[in-house]
Amino acid sequence: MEEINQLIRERRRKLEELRRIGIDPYGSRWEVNALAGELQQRYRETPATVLETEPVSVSLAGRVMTLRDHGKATFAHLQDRSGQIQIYLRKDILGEETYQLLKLTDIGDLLGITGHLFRTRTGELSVWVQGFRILTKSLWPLPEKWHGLVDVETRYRQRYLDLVANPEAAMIFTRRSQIIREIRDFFDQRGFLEVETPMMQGVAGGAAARPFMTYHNALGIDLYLRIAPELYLKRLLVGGLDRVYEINRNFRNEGIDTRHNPEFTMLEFYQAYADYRDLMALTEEMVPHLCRTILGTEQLTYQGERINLSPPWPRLAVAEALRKVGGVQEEDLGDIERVRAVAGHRGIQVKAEWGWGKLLDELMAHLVEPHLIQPTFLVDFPLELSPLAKQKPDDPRLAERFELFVAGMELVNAYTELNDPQEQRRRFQEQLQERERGDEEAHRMDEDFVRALEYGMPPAAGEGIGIDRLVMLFTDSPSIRDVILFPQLRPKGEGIGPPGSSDVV
RNA sequence: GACCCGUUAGCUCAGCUGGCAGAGCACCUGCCUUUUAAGCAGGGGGCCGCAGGUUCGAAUCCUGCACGGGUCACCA
Repeated sequence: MEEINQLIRERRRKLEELRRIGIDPYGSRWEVNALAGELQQRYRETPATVLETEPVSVSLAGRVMTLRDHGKATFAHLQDRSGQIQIYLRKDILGEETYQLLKLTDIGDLLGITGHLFRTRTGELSVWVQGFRILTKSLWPLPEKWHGLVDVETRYRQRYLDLVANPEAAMIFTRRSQIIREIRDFFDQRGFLEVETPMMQGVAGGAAARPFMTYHNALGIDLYLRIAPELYLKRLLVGGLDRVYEINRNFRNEGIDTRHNPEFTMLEFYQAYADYRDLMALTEEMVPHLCRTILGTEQLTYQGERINLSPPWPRLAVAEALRKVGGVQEEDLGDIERVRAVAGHRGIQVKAEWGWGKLLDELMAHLVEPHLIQPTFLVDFPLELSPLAKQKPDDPRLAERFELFVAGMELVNAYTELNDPQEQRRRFQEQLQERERGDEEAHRMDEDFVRALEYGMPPAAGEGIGIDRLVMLFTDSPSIRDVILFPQLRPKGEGIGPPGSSDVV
């Protein structure tokens, strides 16, 4: 890249100057014994006089975020993973030669410093620098200090800049990590075993979705990136691992919007000898627990809506929800033609080949789900939409299944697992017919899975939780792209931006 | 896929009904030993997303394309 602007040229000049005087502009280790944010915390109340009489020596490293040259003294702010602290550098302390290095220092450079804490005249906790070294020279100017990085596209494509310039962005990903750690803890304490099952599968099963395809050279076979881990986790139930969970990526070859990224993180867990009611209770316990741990309360605000996660949460049967929330007459729900007519009246487009269950689902999506702001369990879904779920004993058209909605978002999908191999085979065959009728998302037959069921899978219930959406909720993020470090974008420019994270060929 | 909005300096943004490309931050030079959106004086920096068209003249109007955002559709 030869066509560089003056800002880059200037920084390269400084870099060469550093080399010329024998300083490696890409240095090595620095002994760090303090963090900016932790110092701010610990010495928040400590008065200046105490810092004088009992000096605190520190050595830290971080990125220069501001630089104020006052001639024979200079102020700067150093940012590390914990936050920022001001540093104060004086010519009479550092000596002529070292102080001159500041001329070769820019905002964005990484510095290692040693010194002791003091308070400035205005009371800001700062480091009185006794020595410093340029650890890494930065060749590009950082985004502006006041507004930060605003451009959404740049924030996604160059997330590192977002993380450096926008503390809120760093906070979101810190919180994401906390949430996942807390979930692991929750399940570990309840005797669940964390497992990892294949992400490359010969049959992409466990959900209704179109997969990404890939190819294994040595085996000479097509493989699919998984759309769900479900069928493998249930094989583990057969194997006697009665409580398992997995937190990892699923891949679905679908459109991208504020709630969908082609790869997304899912928690799935399975508990033997439980049914979907047990999982509602567990979910009702876990989500408020997470909220308390992360936010310190069971209330949160999402995009201006106050949401109260305190249990218990209402449980609405699908038919009941369509009646109460959707305003649909009960007598219109039982018959496929009348359901179709209702959709027509409400301006909802439907396809001729859709069955009763799919039509109900579509009505739910339009008339009910967007209105479920406070946590609500929708229960008893049409069986035809749930080919892996157990039938409801008292209503053969329904499955023992629930979904949790919060802020109009589907957060959770769970059901009592079907463990009758013959019935499972019959359901798969139905799905195959759907496929033949053109439904590319219908489930595929998985003989190996049916065989596993034939050995005997304990009665069980399983659940999937969309981690990205959960993080959206807990960080008040309007788009799933705000909680995924490198969301999928169209490639742009000549090699600028992150490499495609899902390598679809 | 349809519609709406956006794309101007490294960043954040102005730029009216077409008339020499602007500001703040950042950068460079000088001054400044407790500043903090430091200050003062001076200076440099542009493929106005890309390609066409209209016009004496286009950042500005028109068309197409690219990328991003949003709504809808598709999609659990």
